[in-house]
Amino acid sequence: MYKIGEIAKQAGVTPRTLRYYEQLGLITPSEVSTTGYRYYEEDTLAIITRIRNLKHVGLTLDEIKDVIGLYFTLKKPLEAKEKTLVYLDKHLNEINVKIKMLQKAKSELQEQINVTQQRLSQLGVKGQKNGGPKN
Amino acid sequence: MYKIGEIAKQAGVTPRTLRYYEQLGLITPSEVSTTGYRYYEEDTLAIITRIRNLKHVGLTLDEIKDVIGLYFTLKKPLEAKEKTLVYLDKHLNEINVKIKMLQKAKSELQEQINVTQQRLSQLGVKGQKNGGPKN
DNA sequence: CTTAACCTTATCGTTAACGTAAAGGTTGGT
DNA sequence: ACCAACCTTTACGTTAACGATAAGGTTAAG
Repeated sequence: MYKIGEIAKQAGVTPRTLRYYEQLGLITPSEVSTTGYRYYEEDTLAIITRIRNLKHVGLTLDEIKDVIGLYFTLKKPLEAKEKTLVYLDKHLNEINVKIKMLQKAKSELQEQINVTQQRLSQLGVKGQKNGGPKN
Repeated sequence: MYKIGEIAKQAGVTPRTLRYYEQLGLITPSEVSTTGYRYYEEDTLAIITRIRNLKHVGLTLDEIKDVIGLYFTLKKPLEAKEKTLVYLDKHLNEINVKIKMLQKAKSELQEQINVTQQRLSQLGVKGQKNGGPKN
């Protein structure tokens, strides 16, 4: 059992962030003492890490709230699972779309790099030390 | 030449958004009348669309500002191009990281779907109409 | 039992990316 | 010349995701 500051540090966030996530229903302390102290078990780390990852790729905390439980809740009531399935499929599609957009952006960037490198090496051959693109 | 409302509509944003983008240096009207009216050419649409795409995959307008010109400015001064190249490479890496995170999230979601579907079909064989997962 | 280092709730502040009026000028068709 | 439908700048409001105090209680080591 970790206190909020300890697990926050390990997760690379602040206690404030964890309380905020709790307020949004993203996480719950494994135990709360009679004095109000929050205590967490180590597996909460995995959840926080996943939240950070999903955030980093552009999901809002609200969207994350909808799916975060799905990763870590294999012991849910069965009827809930079917709903879950539908949502998983939907979310999977959204992720696929984002991946495709990123890949498109990526290849276009790569194209720009290539074009620019060619122009630079053509016009700067005299002062060129290295023999062109190494990507 | 389109007025701001026309091009905004075509791009699926509001005039306010375009003025805000202009303020951040993301776009510039092709022409501004003496009375202050902004006029845009059609190719501005491509820029706005790209901004929206990049936003949708999680880039901030500030990050977008750094790269948006790179897509559409092949007539820049040469010395600027070298800086550009460095930034392009950096940004390309970031995009790669995000793609990998999304793909990881995706495969984990897919795993959850599979597990859940198996459990459902095992426990619900009696009432099952369709023959299992079709992904 | 003292004390530093933690924790609590409560509240106000901040940045990003616009939305939403307010008050007025412009355009373009009749 | 008129008016609806646009445009302008200015400025305050809003949501998201926390940060930063403030004022006070708790823990655990010595």
